[in-house]
Amino acid sequence: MENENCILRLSRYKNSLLKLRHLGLTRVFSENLADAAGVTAAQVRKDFSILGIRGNRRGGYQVDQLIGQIREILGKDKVHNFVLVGTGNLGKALLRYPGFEKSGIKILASFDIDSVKMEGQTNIPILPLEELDGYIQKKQIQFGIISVPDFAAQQVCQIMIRAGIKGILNFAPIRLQVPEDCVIRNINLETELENIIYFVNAANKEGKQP
Amino acid sequence: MENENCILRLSRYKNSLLKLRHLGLTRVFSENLADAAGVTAAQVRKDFSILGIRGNRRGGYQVDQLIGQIREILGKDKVHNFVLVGTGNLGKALLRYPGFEKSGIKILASFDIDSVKMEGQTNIPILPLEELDGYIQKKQIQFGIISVPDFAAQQVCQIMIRAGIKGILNFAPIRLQVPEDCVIRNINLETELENIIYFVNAANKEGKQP
DNA sequence: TAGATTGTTAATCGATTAACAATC
DNA sequence: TAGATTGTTAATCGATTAACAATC
Repeated sequence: MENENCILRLSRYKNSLLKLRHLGLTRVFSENLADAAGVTAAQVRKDFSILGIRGNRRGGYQVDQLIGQIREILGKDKVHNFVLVGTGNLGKALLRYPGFEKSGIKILASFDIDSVKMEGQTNIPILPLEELDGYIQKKQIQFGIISVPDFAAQQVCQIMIRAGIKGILNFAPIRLQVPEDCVIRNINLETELENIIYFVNAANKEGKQP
Repeated sequence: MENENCILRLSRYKNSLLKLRHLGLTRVFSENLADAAGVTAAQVRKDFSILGIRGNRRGGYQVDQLIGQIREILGKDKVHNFVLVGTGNLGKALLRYPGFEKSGIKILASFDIDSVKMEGQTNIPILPLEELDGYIQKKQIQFGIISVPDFAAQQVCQIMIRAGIKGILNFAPIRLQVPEDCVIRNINLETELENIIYFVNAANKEGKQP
């Protein structure tokens, strides 16, 4: 019943609610929250309905309580352990990204073929790729981030899957083959930029010949 | 008529076609391409129909020609100039990302409040934020990347818009306010990870109580 | 020509929006 | 109670898929 968009919106509701709480609000109506999150009020109520979140028929929703419920649904009441493979430019940036730790996302270790690429820059160890499989199994890790070059991504993915990873965030610009019990999300920077470029160019052309 | 998903798929078709060409194919049918890109054959034909790409009713599509047409639609026959604002971990990684240059995406300059953050590491200059507005206007740049912390993002966005930027890739975890003639795409790492975590946890629960 | 594949129209599916009865 | 807002059902909208006539 819950679709992907619904859960993506849930993250947005959470962020908007944190902002509204910071502004001093203790209650919101679906209308307020919708405005803050940039969706319709019907969408908010529908999403909450799907997820079993309910408010008060005249009082709307208590901000604190609502944040708590959403956090629980998103699993933010627990810390989730990750491995990261590929400590190039992007991988390094992710290792140093301060937003993860406070958000319950903990990268326990990173891996690279060239494990001496960067030492001591963070307190997250960089281990040789051969240890990836054993590490995941030993620590029972379920989540992985792939930031290796495209030609290496599928192989890394296979190691992860075999070792028990169930969710992968993939930055390599290829479509990874995964069994259906593995959740995957792709971030393809080039595709994102191509999309922006297309629509800006399209608008340019439209403007010129109305 | 062309919707966002259609254009995102177009990038995928392009990538798949490059792979197929590398494998030695000179022609494809909608069926082949669909398989390679992970969509249905009807989807491929529909997308091509929308975009005015046409093949041969028995011979399918010529790979080279098709790649050429898609590249042109995506504007990949030209170089597009960008500015990047925010040279923290992520910004630095993007500046060093080798994939952009070969893909017609050229970051001309980067900006930061602290412009001495990193010198000489790439050949892309890092300039003080005060020069952003003038630089964009002087060079007539249409595209920007925002990789500053959330509290600074809206302000940077406003400078970009005022100076003439029409397309923005935003990594800051907030919803930027932009006029409707400005194209924006957001990449929110935390949201992506939350999504993965949610669906893996959901699958875990399902498995335990069938 | 006969057969295969496109290009397009119609059918289906799913997600969003609107409407309104339930109820605080 | 009267009024306002939720929660849910029905209507709408748009995107994907299926089907098939056109045609190479």
